[in-house]
Amino acid sequence: MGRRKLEDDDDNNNSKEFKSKNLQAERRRRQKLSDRLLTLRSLVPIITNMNKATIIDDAITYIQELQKTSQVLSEQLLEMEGSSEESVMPMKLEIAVAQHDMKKCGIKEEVKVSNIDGNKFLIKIIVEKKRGCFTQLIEAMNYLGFELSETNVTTFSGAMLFSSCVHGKYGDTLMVEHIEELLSEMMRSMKTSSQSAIELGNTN
Amino acid sequence: MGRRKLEDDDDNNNSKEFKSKNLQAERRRRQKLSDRLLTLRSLVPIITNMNKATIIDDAITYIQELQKTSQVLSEQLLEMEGSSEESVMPMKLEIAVAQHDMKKCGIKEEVKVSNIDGNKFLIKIIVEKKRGCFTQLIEAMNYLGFELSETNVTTFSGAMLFSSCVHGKYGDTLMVEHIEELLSEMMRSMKTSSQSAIELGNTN
DNA sequence: GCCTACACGTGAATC
DNA sequence: TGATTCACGTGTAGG
Repeated sequence: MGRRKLEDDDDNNNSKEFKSKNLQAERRRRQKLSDRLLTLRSLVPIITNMNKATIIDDAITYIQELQKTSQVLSEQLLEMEGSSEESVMPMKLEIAVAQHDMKKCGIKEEVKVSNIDGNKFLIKIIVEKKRGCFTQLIEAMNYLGFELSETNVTTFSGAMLFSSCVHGKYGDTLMVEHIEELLSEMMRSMKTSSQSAIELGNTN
Repeated sequence: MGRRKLEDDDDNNNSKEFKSKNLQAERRRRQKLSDRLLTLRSLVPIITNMNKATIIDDAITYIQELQKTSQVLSEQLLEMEGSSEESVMPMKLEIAVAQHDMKKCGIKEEVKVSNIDGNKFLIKIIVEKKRGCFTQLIEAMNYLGFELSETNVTTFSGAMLFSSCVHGKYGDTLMVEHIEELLSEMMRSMKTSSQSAIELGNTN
């Protein structure tokens, strides 16, 4: 492949001098083309033959494969982006709508705890309505050691009003401010992430 | 490019006869190679020059581009698949755990509606605990035209017990069986999809 | 021996 | 005109 024949200068070289330029140029051209062909060969993974023609042939099929795969990949990517937007966006939209509705109606979030007697409390909570917020609330109440009775829940204008009469199961009397603080913190953690509030309740 | 010179047979053609085989073969070879090069050219989008060498050069850069883009695309795809599994799996896991817990404790789903008097009803529902199921329930109640009072909700062993005393806002008296049917259908639609139950309630 | 594939040198064409 | 590119025919090495 890379064989090169030196010019024989034993002959009369006067006639070959003006041709030698073209000759060398042609040699350079051929070498360059061979090099390109070789690098092209190095890029194509599947090898069928070392022929000049088959090198190009393999390159052709390889390019076609690459084009098809990249097309399929981009289609899949678009599809996944679309579906992920479908599943994620409604959630964000829902929250945004809830916030807007609450602001429009002049409702603001609130956590109020009043002591009825002993370790029996009346709890009132107003938060943005959000998927799962009530379940999280109930779970948190359980883990905080509260037994719920006379629970009332209503949703309106993007807000959820929760009121319940609770009493601690374990007899330890808790401060009203302490409970309010715990519940407020829990509401905040529910807003920032959809993480279950169990861990927070478990710290107590 | 496609220029072809016919052999001149004005000379002594006896010496050329046995060479003509090689000649034609070489012509075929050259033509084939040119054709391959041309089809390779047709696959590469960016054109810099019609040169034989630059054709291969463009093909080389194009292949490199394609390889890089397909690599990036597949990486993104893997990333998205991973993240989508992260966000979808816990939901499915949560439901599976709830079902398992309920089965273990011998709890089965239930929808019971009793007429108290007039269009005032006592509703009792036991379903799998699932994120958002309560909010959906409340929304559906609103759209069904029910006003809730004396609502009680508890979650335990993967189940949610919901009981409420409701009465229709719009004065139209509904059959107990009809309400039970509506609520059961709603529970089923909540199980199969996380779709909001609003549409279902709106049909009435 | 044939056949395939290649490199070579050269004349011509195009810029 | 000089540089570059091309197609051509040929000699030849290896299967």
